[in-house]
Amino acid sequence: MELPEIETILRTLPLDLTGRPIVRSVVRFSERVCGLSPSTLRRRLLGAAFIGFGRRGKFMLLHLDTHRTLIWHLGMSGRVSVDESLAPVKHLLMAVKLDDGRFVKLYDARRFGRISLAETGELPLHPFFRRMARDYDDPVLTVGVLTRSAQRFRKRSVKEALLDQSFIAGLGNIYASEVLFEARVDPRRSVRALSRQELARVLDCTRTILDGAIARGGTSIRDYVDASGRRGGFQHRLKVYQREGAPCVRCGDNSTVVRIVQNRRSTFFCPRCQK
DNA sequence: ACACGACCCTGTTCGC
DNA sequence: TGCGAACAGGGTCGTG
Repeated sequence: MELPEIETILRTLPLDLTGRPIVRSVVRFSERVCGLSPSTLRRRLLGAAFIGFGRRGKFMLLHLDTHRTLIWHLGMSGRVSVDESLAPVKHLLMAVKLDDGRFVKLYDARRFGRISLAETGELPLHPFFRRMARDYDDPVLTVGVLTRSAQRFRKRSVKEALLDQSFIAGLGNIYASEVLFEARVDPRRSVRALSRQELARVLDCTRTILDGAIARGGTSIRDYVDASGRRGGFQHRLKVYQREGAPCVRCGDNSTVVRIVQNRRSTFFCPRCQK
């Protein structure tokens, strides 16, 4: 799940989850809980009520009226749903039961997700966020900031840098390829060798692509659905991701999309128009 | 401080 | 059809 999918899940949560005390919670894989024990987590949730929901990078923030925040990371395969029942229990990672009987549930087939709880006022200090860059849409994140940040990478490619959450928070493997295609930058180039103008294009395109993906409800390549069970629509707008061998939408029949592997992850790009 | 590899998991698809 | 390999929206840890 990348930032647009998390944002869409937040926007599709029922509005009336707030203000209802938590009467019970379930954690099924204790090794997924970070920084406190599952029993401490469950004890601190008991009696608290959600007051609102937010996001930092790809992390969901579920704010409580106890000045604490429940943090969910969905990993690759996380899914959130709200139901009257705990079932099905397969792949269930965590559930919170409200006093009206509803369960707010986090499913995670691959168990790459993470859970934590923090004092709301101390969220920036939490290990999840301490080294995280600004979010993609934070006005404080300027070309100057990005240019300076790029210099610390000795030999990282721009594609690898875009996946690093200490560079820009929110991009993942799908949108990194899409951003570089839009910015016409070759994903193999060293990030520190990019000109200020090129980094400006990368930043602009990051904002355009992620905003566009949010507007479409995220990307459902495989099985991603939002909190109401609906698929996203941005998969129809992807220009290079998983389009290996297809003609480049800019170059036409003059060039085809290529797939390479960087840091063990697929990258898709057009070698003709991305310089 | 950063580069690099290993590792954490399950499910689906692909090639023989 | 069976079966192993490859791959999948992510991140952390240890080593050098």
